[in-house]
Amino acid sequence: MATLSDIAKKAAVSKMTVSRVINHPEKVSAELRKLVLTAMRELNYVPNYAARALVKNRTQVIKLLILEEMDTTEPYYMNLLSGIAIELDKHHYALQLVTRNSRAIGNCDGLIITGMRAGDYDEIIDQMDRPFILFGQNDRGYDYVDVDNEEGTELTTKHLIHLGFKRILFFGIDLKEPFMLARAAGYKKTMSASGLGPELFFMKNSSHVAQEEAAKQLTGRCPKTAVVCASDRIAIGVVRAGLALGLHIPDEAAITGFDGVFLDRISCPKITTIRQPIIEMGKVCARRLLQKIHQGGDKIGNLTFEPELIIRESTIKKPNLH
Amino acid sequence: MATLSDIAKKAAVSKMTVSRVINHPEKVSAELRKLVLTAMRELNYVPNYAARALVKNRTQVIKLLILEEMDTTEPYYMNLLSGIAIELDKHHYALQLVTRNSRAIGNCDGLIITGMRAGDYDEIIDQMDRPFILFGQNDRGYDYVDVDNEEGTELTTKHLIHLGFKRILFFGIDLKEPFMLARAAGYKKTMSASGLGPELFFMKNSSHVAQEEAAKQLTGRCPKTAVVCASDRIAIGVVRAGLALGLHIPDEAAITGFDGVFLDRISCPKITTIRQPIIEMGKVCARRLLQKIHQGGDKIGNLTFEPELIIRESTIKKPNLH
DNA sequence: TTATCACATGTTATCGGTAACAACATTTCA
DNA sequence: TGAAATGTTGTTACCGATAACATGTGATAA
Repeated sequence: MATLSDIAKKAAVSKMTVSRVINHPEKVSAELRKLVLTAMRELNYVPNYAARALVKNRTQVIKLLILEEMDTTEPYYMNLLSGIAIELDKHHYALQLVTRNSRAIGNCDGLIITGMRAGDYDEIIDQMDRPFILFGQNDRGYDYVDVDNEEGTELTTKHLIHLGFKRILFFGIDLKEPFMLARAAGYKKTMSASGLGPELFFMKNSSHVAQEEAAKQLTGRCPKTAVVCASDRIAIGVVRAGLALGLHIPDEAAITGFDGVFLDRISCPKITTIRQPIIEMGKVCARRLLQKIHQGGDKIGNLTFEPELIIRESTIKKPNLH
Repeated sequence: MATLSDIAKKAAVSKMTVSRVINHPEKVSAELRKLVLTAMRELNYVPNYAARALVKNRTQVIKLLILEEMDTTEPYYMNLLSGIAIELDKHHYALQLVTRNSRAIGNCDGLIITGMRAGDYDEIIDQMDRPFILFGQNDRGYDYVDVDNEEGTELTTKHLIHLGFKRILFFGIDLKEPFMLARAAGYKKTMSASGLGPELFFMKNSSHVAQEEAAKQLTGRCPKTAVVCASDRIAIGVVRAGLALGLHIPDEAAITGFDGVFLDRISCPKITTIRQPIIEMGKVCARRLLQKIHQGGDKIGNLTFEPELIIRESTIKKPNLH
C-alpha cells in the first residue's frame, strides 16, 4: 500500500504538499498539483483512514440507534440499515448498530435515531452530546428525515374515493406518535373534504390482529367497503379477512397499505400502497448527518420525501404494472 | 476521552506498562497491574481503535462480498448482514458491503463471500489475497459456513412420508450449485429409501414461476400430492397454486419450504420449512473470520449448522406452536 | 532600492497506540 | 562468588496522516 511519503518521494515534493493536494488543492500550484496527482494515480494511492481519524480526533463511527423494540427480520429496518450502510461506506464511515441498552458502548462521531416514542425525548434524545438526525418526524424541533405521512394517506384515501367507495375505514396503529397522527389526519382531512364520515380503528401493528378486526367490520352491512391501512402489515390482515369472508377484491372490498417495503408484494392480491423509499431515505439521512458533523453540529433542517402511490390489485383489477 | 498516557500518569507508570496490561497482562507484575486497572476504571478508559489499527497495520474493515445479483429487500441477506454486523461490531471491526464491481474499492483485513456461482472461483475467489470465509458450501476446499442442506430436505421429505403422502414432488432452483444439488440429493435419497419414485422440477426462484409450474403438476391425477420446495419463495407459489385449484391444504396438498426467513410466516397458511438460523450463522461466520485473521490466515475448517424442521399449517392442521 | 506582503512549500510536532530494544533487579547454578 | 539467565519496567522510534509554524520566493508599494 502506497503512503503519503511514497507519493511525496515519487513526485519529489514534501508529504505536506501531497496532503494539501488532497485536502486543500487550491493552496498548491497547478504544476505541483499535477505532478502529485500523477504520482498518486501511478502508485494507486488510497488514504489510510485510521491515520486520518487519529490526527483529526474522529472515530469514523456512526451509530444507528433503534429505540423501538424490533424484529430483526423486519424488512423495513433492514432496508434502512442497508441504505445508511451504503452511504456511510462511501465516505469511509463505519456503522454501529445499537439499542437502548447498548447505546453508550463505544465512541462515535454522530447518530441516526429511529423508533422513538414520546418518553424517549426527555430521557435519551435531549441528553445527546453528539450530532444526530432522527429518522421519523417529531415535533420537538430536532432535525429529521421522513416521508410526508399526511400526504400519504391523503393519496390513498383520494384514490379510494375516486374508485367510488363511500364507506372508507381507517385502520391505524395504536400509537400516539407524530407519524401515526399525521397518517390519521391525512385520512380525516380527505374524508371531510368529500363530505364522507370518517371511521377510525386503532390496533397493534400485526396482520393477525388486523384480520380479526377487519372480519368484524367487513361483515354484512355495506356491500362495498374500503380500508385505508396505516401499514402494509395491517393491510395484509385485512386482505385475508376479505378473502375469508368471500368478498371480491377489489370490487366488494378495496384495501390500501403504507410503507411499500416488501410486504406489499408478497401478499396475494398485491397491495396498493404508499411507497416509502426507505433505502434512499437512509442514504439521505446518512449524508445529512455527515454534513451536519462537518459543519460543527449546527442545525441542518428537515427533509420530507414525497410519498408515492403504488397501485396494485387490492384496489384495481388490472393496474398498470411498472 | 482518557488515553494511555492519562492512565500512565495516574498510575505513575510508563505508557508501555499500561499497554502491556491490556495486551500481555502476564508480563506485568500483579501489583502494577492492579494499579493500572484501577486507574483505567476510574478514568473510564476506552482504547482508540484508529490508533491501534494504525500501528498494527490493520484496517479494521471486513468486506461482505455478495456475488449473486440480489434484491436488497430480500430478508435473507438482510438477516445475514445484521448477524455479521452485530458480531463484527463487538470486536470493533467495521463492515463494508461490496459487490462484484465494487469489490476492489478500499482496503480490508478479510472478507465474507456469498452468492458465488461456479464461474466465480477461477475469476475471483482463487485470486483473493486476504483471508476469507465463504457463506455457503463449496467443493473447492475453501473454508465455509452453511446449514446441512442435504439433511434439510431429508427432514422435510421424511416428514411428508410420515404424513402418508406417496406422490411427493421436488421443486428446485435451476442452479447447479452445491447447495442446490445437496437439497435435491437429500430428497432423492429419502425417496429411494422409502421405495418412492422421485420427480424433480427446476425453475427460477420466484413465487410466480413456481405457481405456474405447480398449477400444472397439482391438477387432477393424484388426489394427494406433496411438494418439497427448495426455498420458501417457491413454496409460497405452490401454496397459492393449491388454493387457486381449490385443494385443501394440508390434506389434499402439503407443501414444505426451505430457509425459514420471514417468508414462511407471512404466507397463509404458514409454511412448514427448514429454518436456517441466518443471523446466528452470520455471527459465527464473522467470528471465524476474525479468528482466521488473528491466526495469520491459516485454514480454519468448515462449520455446518444442523437444520431445524419447523412444522406449520402447510403440512399439519394444528401444529404445535412454539 | 528596499521594506512589506502574499503565496507556495517545507519542517516539526503530534494524534494514541505498539514493537523492539535497553536497563536494571533478581534468580539460578557452576 | 560471580556469570548467565530470567523477569520487570522504561525509552525510543514509528505507524500515516495533518495543523501550526517557518522559510523562501517574487510582486507590490513607498
